[in-house]
Amino acid sequence: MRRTAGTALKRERAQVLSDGRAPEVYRTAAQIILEKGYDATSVSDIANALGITKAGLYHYIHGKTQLLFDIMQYGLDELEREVAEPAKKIADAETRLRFMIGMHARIVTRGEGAVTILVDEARALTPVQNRKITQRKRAYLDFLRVTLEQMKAERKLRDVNLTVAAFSLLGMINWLSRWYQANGPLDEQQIAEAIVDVALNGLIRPAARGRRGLQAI
Amino acid sequence: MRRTAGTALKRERAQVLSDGRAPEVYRTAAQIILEKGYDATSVSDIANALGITKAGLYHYIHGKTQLLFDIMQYGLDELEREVAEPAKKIADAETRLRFMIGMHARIVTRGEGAVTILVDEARALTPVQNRKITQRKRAYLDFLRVTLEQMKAERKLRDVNLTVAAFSLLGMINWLSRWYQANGPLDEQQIAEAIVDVALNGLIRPAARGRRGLQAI
DNA sequence: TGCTCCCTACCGATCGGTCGGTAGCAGGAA
DNA sequence: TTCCTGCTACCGACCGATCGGTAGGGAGCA
Repeated sequence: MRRTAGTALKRERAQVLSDGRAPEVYRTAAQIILEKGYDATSVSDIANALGITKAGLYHYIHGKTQLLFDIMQYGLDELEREVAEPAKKIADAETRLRFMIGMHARIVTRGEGAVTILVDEARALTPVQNRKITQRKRAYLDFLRVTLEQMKAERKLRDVNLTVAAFSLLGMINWLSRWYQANGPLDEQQIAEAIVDVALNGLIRPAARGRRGLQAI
Repeated sequence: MRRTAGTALKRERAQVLSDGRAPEVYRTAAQIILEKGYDATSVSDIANALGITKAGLYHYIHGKTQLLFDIMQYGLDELEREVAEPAKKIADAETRLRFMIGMHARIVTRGEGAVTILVDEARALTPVQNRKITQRKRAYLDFLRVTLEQMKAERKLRDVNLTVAAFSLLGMINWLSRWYQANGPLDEQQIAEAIVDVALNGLIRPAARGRRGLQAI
């Protein structure tokens, strides 16, 4: 099913946010896929939401999985642009970690769709696409880990397993997209701050703190 | 499409874990759906994995969404039986919280499939089914929240938002199913303990602790 | 004339689900 | 022992619906 290397080659990539209705197409698709899930979303669903037919939509996209892939790429672009890149300019590791958690959380709550989709649905991609996305996600995770390692070297961290710590952070943040509701009692800012606070300081009061193992009942 | 109230009525429910191949059917289905996702799993996929045909499988199930619903019910049964019920016998709130987090995490890592599925895929259910599942999930969340409130009353908690705290706990635990791999460097016990530790005590060393707001760069 | 944007009409494949039927076994009556 | 009945556990063949995707064309603008 390779494309026959015709006229449509020059605009293969980076078309996502250019002129015309293309941005609207991608944003609408992202929203619907986020709501209903990738498999449960038909190409016609997206076309209807845009007020055009399915064949008309195919003027803009190069297949359903390619559309999903492009949306994920856009989401990762956003994550790198708004979280990772600015974070790299922060020298102090703890400040950097606080910034990353808070900013990432805010992107999820702001939720124009793109970022949160790539959380699931990756298995719907082709193996090649899946590898690319997984690689970029891994890079982000590694960056988070490096920051934690730096803090550990500075003796600012408790004696925690860094793998569990990094994934727990991502879990808290990504889970946000499941329960956060705009117009709810908590706004973006409050939630971002609360998550940073819980992640870094935990739930228990320092005064009451004692090291206790996990005991079965 | 109601069943015509014939002979097959006495075994309508609670057939999930009775005699015959029924348990095998449900366990196999849960595993495959967990791997590939509900929509991407065809009834034939499940039948093939069982070594029977699709028509043969329909001897055991009453439809694809009913199968998903039954699996979710089983998962929630498991969660109540192994986490909520034992936890209710623990008087001390902090001990109870530690038990719940650790035990819940271990169920996810043990992962026979059922529990982890109900995390996603709920939108594939009928509205009535969805309402039932959501209600049971809510009950579990409420129980977690009550425990946190009790700890707050005992002044054992830091001044955290309880909603954010409860969902963050669930986020950390549920996210486990995405990254945990059996045969990996960490075993169930270690991960369960590490998550309890991170959740309750946070990442930062108490000595270095200072209350700092979230500052944009 | 050629390009962009979008249409109607259609394709093959796959889906969830149903149909009538059957092999094998259990048990009661003769 | 034989025969009949009834039930469980399945199968092959098929159905209507929907899916992703395509062919070919038309309207409008440059």
